[in-house]
Amino acid sequence: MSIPAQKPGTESAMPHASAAGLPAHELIYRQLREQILFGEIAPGEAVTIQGLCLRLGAGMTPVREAIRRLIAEGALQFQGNRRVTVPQLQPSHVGEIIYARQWLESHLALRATQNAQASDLAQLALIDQRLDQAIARGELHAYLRHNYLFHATIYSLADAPVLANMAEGLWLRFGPSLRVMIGRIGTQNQPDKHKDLLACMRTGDAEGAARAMREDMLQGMEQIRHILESPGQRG
Amino acid sequence: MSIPAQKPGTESAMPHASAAGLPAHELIYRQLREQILFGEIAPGEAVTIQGLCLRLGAGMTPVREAIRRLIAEGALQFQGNRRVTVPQLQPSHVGEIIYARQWLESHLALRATQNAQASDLAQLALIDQRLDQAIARGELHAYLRHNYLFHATIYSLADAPVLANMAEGLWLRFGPSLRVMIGRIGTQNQPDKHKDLLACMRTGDAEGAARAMREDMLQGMEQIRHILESPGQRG
DNA sequence: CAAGCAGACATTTGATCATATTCTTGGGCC
DNA sequence: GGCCCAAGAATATGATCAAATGTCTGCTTG
Repeated sequence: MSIPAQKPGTESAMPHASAAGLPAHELIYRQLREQILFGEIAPGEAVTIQGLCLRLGAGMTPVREAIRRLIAEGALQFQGNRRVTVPQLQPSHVGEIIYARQWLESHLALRATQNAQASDLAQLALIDQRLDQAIARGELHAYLRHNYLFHATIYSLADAPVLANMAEGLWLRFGPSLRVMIGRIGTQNQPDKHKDLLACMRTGDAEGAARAMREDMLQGMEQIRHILESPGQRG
Repeated sequence: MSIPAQKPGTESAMPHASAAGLPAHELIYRQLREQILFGEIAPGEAVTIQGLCLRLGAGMTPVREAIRRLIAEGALQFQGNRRVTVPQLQPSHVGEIIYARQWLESHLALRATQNAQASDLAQLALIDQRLDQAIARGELHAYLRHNYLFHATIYSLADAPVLANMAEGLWLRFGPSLRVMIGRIGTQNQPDKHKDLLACMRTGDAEGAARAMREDMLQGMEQIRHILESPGQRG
């Protein structure tokens, strides 16, 4: 009865195929969300309805719905006069996001530790391994994707849908700028606390996991803050 | 402020003219949001697109957009198939909301205290006074509205748009159940900490304001939790 | 005579609606 | 009891209207 696993393979460009059995507005929403989250649409760039209709080969209604949804989530910004853009992360917002993620991420990591099974830990370790590969090879897109996937997996383990939803919403706000940042200073200079986090999760040290997650988050966000406050940004 | 009085009388004469210069989807969104927030649409109740089109005298497209937006904010729930309902607050979600509001509300109150001018404090006192009137008279709707307004005013004073947005999103989740609760135990039994909070804000005691806000929130939310866990009827 | 500004025009884009199509569901029939 | 069919509701399309932006021209001024 629920949605069956959709595995069409090529999720990027699909003219007008409801290939997955999912409604068009849902597919468009996911495509747009990914493109924003991983910085394929640069911060500051305008998003036009008709442009998306052409690019995705879809009708206006599903595109409009996807855009409204993303505006509600903060991934897009309603620019007053009917204009919609990918928002530029304000330096002042970074402080708010750091404050919120401090509580959210650490708590989610704590709960995830309490719930995690061995298979979940293996899954996380696998993602982290691929993340390390992406870092070593300097693959920007793979880095962003696996880094997000690592956190998102922990959210889902935490069994806290409301908090997880809030955390995912925050990713949509700083994700685009993350790409700008990593693109500037490189994947190599991205130390993370994932190994510490996984070690704590394996031993069931929930408090330690929360602490590691908090430090991991802080490292990344402080870099974003620093980049944003330095002169000259461009998406 | 005003009651969402839907006045379908003259809009058919003016095909594309929005009553207030705002787009129709925005107006519909606000109306629906209010009705959900203050429990005029009961939790568990189904929301149909065509029903809303008839009730609001609007076309399908703006109604669809408003619904998508509210789903994204958690105010409505996509029921797997094409059904949309007002979600019933799960007891397990209450814990998450309490956790989130604990740090959101207290921090917002702290920042609001730092930013508040004398006129802002007068405004808050006025709202609180009207709230007391509503309590004394047992006016349910006015109570809910002014209680929300009190908190929302503090959010806007905090000058923290991201955190304020998160806090408003949480209201959409527990607001409907708040109505059920107050409707059951009455407005009289609703002690709040607004007086303490205002006193702290007047003296610039930001930490005290944060504490008072936290206690105010906890009182209300624990009542909700208690009601939801008791053998409840009717969402 | 050149440069700058103002106003109107044209183009692009958003907002809305009416309608066709698809899917879910509930009831009737075998 | 299971299957088929019809009704109703959601999804999606394209057309149409309205608004805003950008441009171009012509006038004024230094």
